[in-house]
Amino acid sequence: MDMQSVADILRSHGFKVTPQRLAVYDALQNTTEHPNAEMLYNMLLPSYPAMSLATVYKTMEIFDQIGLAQVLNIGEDSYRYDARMENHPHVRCNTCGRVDDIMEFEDEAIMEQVAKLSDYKLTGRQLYFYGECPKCQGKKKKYN
Amino acid sequence: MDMQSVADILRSHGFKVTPQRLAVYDALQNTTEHPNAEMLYNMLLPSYPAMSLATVYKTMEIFDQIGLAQVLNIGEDSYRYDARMENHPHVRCNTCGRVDDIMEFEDEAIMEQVAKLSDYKLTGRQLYFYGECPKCQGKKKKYN
DNA sequence: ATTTATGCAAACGCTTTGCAGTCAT
DNA sequence: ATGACTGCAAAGCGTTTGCATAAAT
Repeated sequence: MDMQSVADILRSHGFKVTPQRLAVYDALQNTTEHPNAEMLYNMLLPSYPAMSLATVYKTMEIFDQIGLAQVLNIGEDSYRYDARMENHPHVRCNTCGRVDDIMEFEDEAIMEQVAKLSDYKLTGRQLYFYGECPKCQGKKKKYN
Repeated sequence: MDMQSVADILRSHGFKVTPQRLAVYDALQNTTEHPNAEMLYNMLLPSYPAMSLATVYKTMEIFDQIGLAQVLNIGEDSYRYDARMENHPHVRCNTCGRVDDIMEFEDEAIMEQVAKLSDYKLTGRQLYFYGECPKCQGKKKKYN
């Protein structure tokens, strides 16, 4: 079965289904900007004026735990979240700070190579790349 | 010229050469455990009883800035530091928490692939792998 | 003699926690 | 009815900052 709703997944893990949790998931899934807790909070405030930052954090911890979201550590001072669960690399623009997914990347060969070099039994990875995004490259030519 | 000492490098960037800075660099270079600030502080305390955590942080910021060390964000609650400046991946053991270098890894092909997929002009990367180290794999067989 | 660094303690910023009231089941 | 969740405020914790003293140039 693959067509489980967020509500089903929450329930099947013994968590209750609340409007806040559904809203957080909805917000996260409908953005590509890899928001941190505060960005999520601000996105939700208009429709949930009573929303609290603590609830966002608690919700994201659950989502991480039950596989509804992953946590990114891109070297900023706060965590970012991503609802795309296929493991994939991320690129961060050093100029504007945006973070993009790299979805088509094939990393089996890398995992094998690293497993061999390290003798670890690997279970996961986080690949972060840094540089300048297309938009900021353009700006540089015009204004710098 | 390639045989610059830490003292030379500090001076050439306008920083003063102090016993604390030399000691921090020495400690960092003579360990493979990728210490965080507190670990460094504790390593130095015996020989520098007056050492302060703030000095470790300030020193590491300078080292990062002038290329004497790099900062790692492995998904823990604190930063770790590495004096090996060639860019290389890291593996963290989920069981014992140790962090190892992967030195022989060739990542040019990956950088090219990611640059092509993302349209970013890449300047850096951080590759983190997670799993179980050889030692902990052994333990598991014996005790679990 | 100047200028920068150290070390302490206080401040910071993100995240977590405690708890009374509220909601999902 | 019960147990879990929310939201507020307070606490936590790694890191940074301010400042007086000390050390490097």
